[in-house]
Amino acid sequence: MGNFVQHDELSKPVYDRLKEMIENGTLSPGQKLVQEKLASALGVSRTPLLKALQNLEHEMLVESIPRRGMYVKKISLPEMVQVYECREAVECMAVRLAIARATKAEILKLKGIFDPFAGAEKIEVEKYRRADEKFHDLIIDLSQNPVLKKMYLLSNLQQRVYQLGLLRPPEETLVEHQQIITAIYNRDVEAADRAMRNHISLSRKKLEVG
Amino acid sequence: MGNFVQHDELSKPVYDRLKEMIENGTLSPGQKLVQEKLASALGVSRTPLLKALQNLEHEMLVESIPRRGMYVKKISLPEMVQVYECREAVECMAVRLAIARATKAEILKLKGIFDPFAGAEKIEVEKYRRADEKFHDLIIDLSQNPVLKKMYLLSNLQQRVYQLGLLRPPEETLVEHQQIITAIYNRDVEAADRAMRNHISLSRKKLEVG
DNA sequence: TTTCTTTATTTTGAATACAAAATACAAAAT
DNA sequence: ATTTTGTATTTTGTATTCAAAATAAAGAAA
Repeated sequence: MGNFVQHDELSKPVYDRLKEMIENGTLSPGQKLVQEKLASALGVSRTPLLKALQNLEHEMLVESIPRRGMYVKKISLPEMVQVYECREAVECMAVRLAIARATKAEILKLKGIFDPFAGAEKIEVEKYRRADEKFHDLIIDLSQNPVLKKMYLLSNLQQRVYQLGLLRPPEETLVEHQQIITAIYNRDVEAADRAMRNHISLSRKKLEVG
Repeated sequence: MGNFVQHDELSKPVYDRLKEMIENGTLSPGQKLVQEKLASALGVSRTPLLKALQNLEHEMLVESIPRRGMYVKKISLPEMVQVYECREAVECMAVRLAIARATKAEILKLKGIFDPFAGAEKIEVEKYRRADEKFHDLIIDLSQNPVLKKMYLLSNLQQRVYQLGLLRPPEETLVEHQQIITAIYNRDVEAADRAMRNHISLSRKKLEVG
């Protein structure tokens, strides 16, 4: 009971597939998405494809120009800066809530994410990038706020920056991550907010200057 | 050139119409939205209706259960609290950005919104409610961040609370509004953040206790 | 050649059609 | 009376069809 499969909808796998194709560059930014062609390529009709595309449009991964067509979103630098400003809003609130709601065990799990890099003299960039992603995702989860998580999805665009590698070297961000974790561990809301804001805004500023 | 109408799409007016019907209670929370019936009632086919409904689903005004149907979202108290937590995230960031980007004239316009209530001994609640809405909307606009504005839309749900009248009396919130405006006027980011956070969290706490 | 019209083709947005699943209903069994 | 089972109806999700708009192509005028 209460245990039923959610997704007997064709648009679901189509959505997943498209999202992956956008994220790995199979569909490149600015590219027009001709519905009939895409649909037959994916082996479905335009109806479920359109639903998937509309979902992606809401996540700002796809852009629609009425009567003209749908395109893979091409993100400009100013837009990416805007996304970082939103991340700051969402993730600073997330740490606040996480402090109020996370158990000690959960906080230790958060800390554990960066343990492999603690004393390491050489950090594998790709491995660190995944840890970074996991860290930010977990904080959102610990906030236990589904609406906030939905907003966080909008900054999914952000993953596209990761494609170009990390914005800043692990040596630089690792200490910032640890500052955030320490503040959460001490249940110090203001310190955590400051640390998170500092962390994200430094990345944003890096973006802004080039 | 560059001057073309965006929305020759039937789903646009249908969306507007549905949103209004939800907000004014013509469609009531929990009510099932039978597509064929709604479509014929609005004089369109299911195709544009479905697109409109999907947009509303993304704004959390409508809920979809696959293979079962779509329903007007019924908001629980915990969810409304979550929405207020999101408002705190979004609007605190918005004031920060507004301080960096708004002109003096724009800030005075913000201040002007509450002028009619400044020395008044009796405040018309409905008039004040509209001013309040305008105030928060303008701050978002002054932040000049379209992505943040999109997130703000998610807290549109919030308007539903207004239907039940104001959460707190104007006498109480008017001073808080003025504190926010003063901080913006002084370009004091931290004070503005504190004032906005205080303002929204007090409303949230009011919600939480009943 | 280059630019402007006119015509053909493609592509979108909307309506309709249809199969599969969910719901409602009625009869039979407990 | 209450539950169960089978059947009819409704409703959804997907596919298909069609008209209108946008794009591309081709020919005429500069």
